[in-house]
Amino acid sequence: MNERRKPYPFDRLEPKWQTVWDETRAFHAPNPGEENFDSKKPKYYVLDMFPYPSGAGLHVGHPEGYTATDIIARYKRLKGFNVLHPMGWDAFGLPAEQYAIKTGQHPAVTTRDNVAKFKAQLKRIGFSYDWERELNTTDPAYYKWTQWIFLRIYNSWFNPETKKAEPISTYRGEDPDSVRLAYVAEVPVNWCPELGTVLANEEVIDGKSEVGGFPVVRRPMRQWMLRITAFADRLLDGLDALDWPLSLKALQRNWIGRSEGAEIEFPVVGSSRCDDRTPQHGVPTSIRVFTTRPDTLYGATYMVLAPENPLVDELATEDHRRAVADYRAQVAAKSDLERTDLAKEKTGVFTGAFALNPANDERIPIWIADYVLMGYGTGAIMGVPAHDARDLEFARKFDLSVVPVVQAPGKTPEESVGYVNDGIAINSPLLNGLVREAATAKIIDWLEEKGHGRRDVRYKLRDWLFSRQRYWGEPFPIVWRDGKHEALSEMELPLEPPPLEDFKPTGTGEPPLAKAKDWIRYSENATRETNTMPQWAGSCWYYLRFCDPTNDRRFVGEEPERYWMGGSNDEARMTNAEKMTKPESSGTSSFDIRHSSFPAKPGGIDLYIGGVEHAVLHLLYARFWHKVLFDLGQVSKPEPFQRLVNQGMILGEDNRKMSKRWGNVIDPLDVIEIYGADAFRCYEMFMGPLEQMKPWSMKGVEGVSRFLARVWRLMMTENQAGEWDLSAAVQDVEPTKAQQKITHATVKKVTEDIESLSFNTAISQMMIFVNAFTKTEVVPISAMRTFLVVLNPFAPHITSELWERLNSTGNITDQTWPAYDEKLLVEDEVEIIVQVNGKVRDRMKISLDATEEEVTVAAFANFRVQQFIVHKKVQRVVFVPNRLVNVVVK
RNA sequence: GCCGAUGUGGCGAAAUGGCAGACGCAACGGACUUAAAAUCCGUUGGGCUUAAACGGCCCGUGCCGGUUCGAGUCCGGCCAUCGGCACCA
Repeated sequence: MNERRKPYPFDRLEPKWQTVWDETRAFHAPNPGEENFDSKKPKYYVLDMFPYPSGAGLHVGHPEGYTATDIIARYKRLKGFNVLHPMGWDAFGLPAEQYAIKTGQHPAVTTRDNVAKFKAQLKRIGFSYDWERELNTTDPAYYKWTQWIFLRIYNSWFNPETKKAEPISTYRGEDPDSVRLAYVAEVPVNWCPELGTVLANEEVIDGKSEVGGFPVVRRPMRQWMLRITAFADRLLDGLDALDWPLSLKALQRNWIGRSEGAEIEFPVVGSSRCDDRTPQHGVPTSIRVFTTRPDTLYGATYMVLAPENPLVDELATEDHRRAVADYRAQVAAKSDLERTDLAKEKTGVFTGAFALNPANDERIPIWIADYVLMGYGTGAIMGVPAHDARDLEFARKFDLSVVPVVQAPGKTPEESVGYVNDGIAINSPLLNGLVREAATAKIIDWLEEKGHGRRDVRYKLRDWLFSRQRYWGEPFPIVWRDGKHEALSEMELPLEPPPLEDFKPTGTGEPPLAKAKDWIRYSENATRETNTMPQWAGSCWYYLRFCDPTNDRRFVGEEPERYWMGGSNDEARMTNAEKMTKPESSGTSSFDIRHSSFPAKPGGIDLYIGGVEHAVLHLLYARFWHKVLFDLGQVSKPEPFQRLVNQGMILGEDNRKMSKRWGNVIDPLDVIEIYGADAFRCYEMFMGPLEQMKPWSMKGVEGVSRFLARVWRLMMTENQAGEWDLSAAVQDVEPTKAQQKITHATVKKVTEDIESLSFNTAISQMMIFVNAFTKTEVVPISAMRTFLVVLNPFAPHITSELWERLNSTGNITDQTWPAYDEKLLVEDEVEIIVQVNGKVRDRMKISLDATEEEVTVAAFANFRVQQFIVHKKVQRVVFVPNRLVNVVVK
């Protein structure tokens, strides 16, 4: 025994029950058609964001969401659901590779050790995962299917007519490679010369490498891209029907960044399109720009191209060539940070060339400036200084003309310079007098008619840079022959990486896999792709694999997918009357899908809990893959995650973010050693609302631990020998009316609070329950049994043990969640609040459902009321049945 | 700058428009004990009134206004903190 006396023997009973659960496969969820599958039960899929198993192990922040989902999973099982509650490992990625470079230990070895450590920690907390479904993204049996899905994406294109992904075979154009959803492009990447490698955006912080702090520059390289932008609108629209936090939807919408406007063509002076001068060789005919304000076209007094825009070479005139080249070199040397620093002054140079404003045929100068980005729109803008803050700053600095074309309400045209909101068009012959909306519509019609432009939509979202120059990731199932890429056949999957000894970056930007000369050589005239996939790949579909983790013929079996992800094809036929239960489908199916959530929802997973840090990357990428698979008929729902909740971060006791740096990291196992897993779980939930950020407090754990000890002593007493026996106070008697009331009130409150994920208040209510019973001499066993079941999802070990000690039948995990009877909650008499002018002056006991008249009479007879209304005129009496009466006097 | 979230005791927090601070922590007092720990019981937002107690009164949910018989809660405007995006045309 520890120096410290345990308040109750959790150190013995917790491992005992964990073993029992393992041995009896208590939380194994059979699939449809498997042994013990009960098709009459509804399904519930509750998922955690699976962790990256780092060397440091879990800290107390990780299990917060895991505890919440575990409570839900255990609750839903008691409620009679088939619950899918799995766990796995997102184990490809940088840290393991970095560690390998440092120590020479193979990433597979570190991964195995780290997984073992994480799993031991999770098991000690007593989570009810179905460990038979455990998966690992680095397992060839898993990434075989990651590669398989990649091939599906590679072999698909986005048909703009149907707005769907379709097999590439339906594409009728010349060059299928130009439309594939996975394609190769030369794109600027984050190249870190010091590390000799390319970095992902998230590995670059303030223009420097996260590892080592070395400078990072932009450099074009051949990369694999996924055409996520084709799905921008569907990713945007799909958000509406999801039960996600509004703030999270806002983050995704913001990230996708849809802007409506027009693409407008400006003819270049001196080109063949423009007859005011003799055509010059090499000068482009026109420059296209994107604008959200086509209504301000008459105010476009200059143009700006991004310095990197390839048109610049041809546009720059002889006498400006030098200045342009200097400026471009200057910009290229800048880091991303310097370039996007808002505080800095606008810079730019004139190219010497001119364009014509298509609206009024004015000659306007063409500049280059780094405030225009190559990566957005067309890499060129029309400068409308009068109605855009950035353009105005630029125009003032370089003395360009400013023409107001929108009049602000109540202002003169001159005063309207700098006004960026809606107003009335002026100085715009075609548009004068129109409000913004009408002006926009009219100018676009005019542009389309004249062939100068068209309506257009642009997105901030870029295609997904999908290749990494890394060792520890999924190899691409692609070979190169005569400079062209082609897919491996599915028969050749999984494609395993070569067993490299040296994972170090090559220094040239070539991936480490290039070092495996034998592996690369695919055939006489074909070589393997040497890039690997990013860490996000494995997490894009792991929730599907959990439905059917050992299937070796498909990435997920059709039937398990339809069952756990909830089916969709007959969704449309469902009526409200059918609500929770789905009708028998075609008959080929061995199960009914009974829904836990309202059936017409697009998402398959009933509840997904994880950190907000995945708001835009993982959650967007996974939705994208899911939509491709949905279009290709591989999955049954258009969205993966119906209800999503972000748990808040847990801070250290010092209110700072937990980190090694502050020395405030808390290991769950240290807490469990002292207070036990049940106390740990309950404290995690008692701290405050799940979504909120909140600091850890060991004193708080102690308080919750005291609560559990009181639960224990409510039913157990310690004998002379120091052993715990069933307390004599626990008797098979009818609970009193008051006891019955608090029992039912507790069941009601806990049920409702679990449904709304308000675990902290559920625990408060259970504390109130225990406090009430601590004072009684006879403890009715029936009330205790009921209580143990509602406490079970929170504190599964102690409740299992007490259930057994009370000589109850069966295991507590097989019980049915208790119902509550509203009738038992109401009393014959209610307390009514008596107010005068909205201030509480007294309370009165009065019979339930007393009429307004009865209550009013009683109120006026009340001594305290009389004190306050004497010499005053009663104006009205407000009556709320069973609640309050308010006498308003003057 | 834009978008979003949050502001309630000494602390973590509760509160369908109807008793602000449930529950827990900390603190203080008491019981038990030779003593301590543990446990149990009680007090605990601020001010005023009172010899004290009881009782009573006033104020109090970031700030200012509004709606309402009644506002922590609804509406408008500010301020502060945190998070995301950021020259996105």
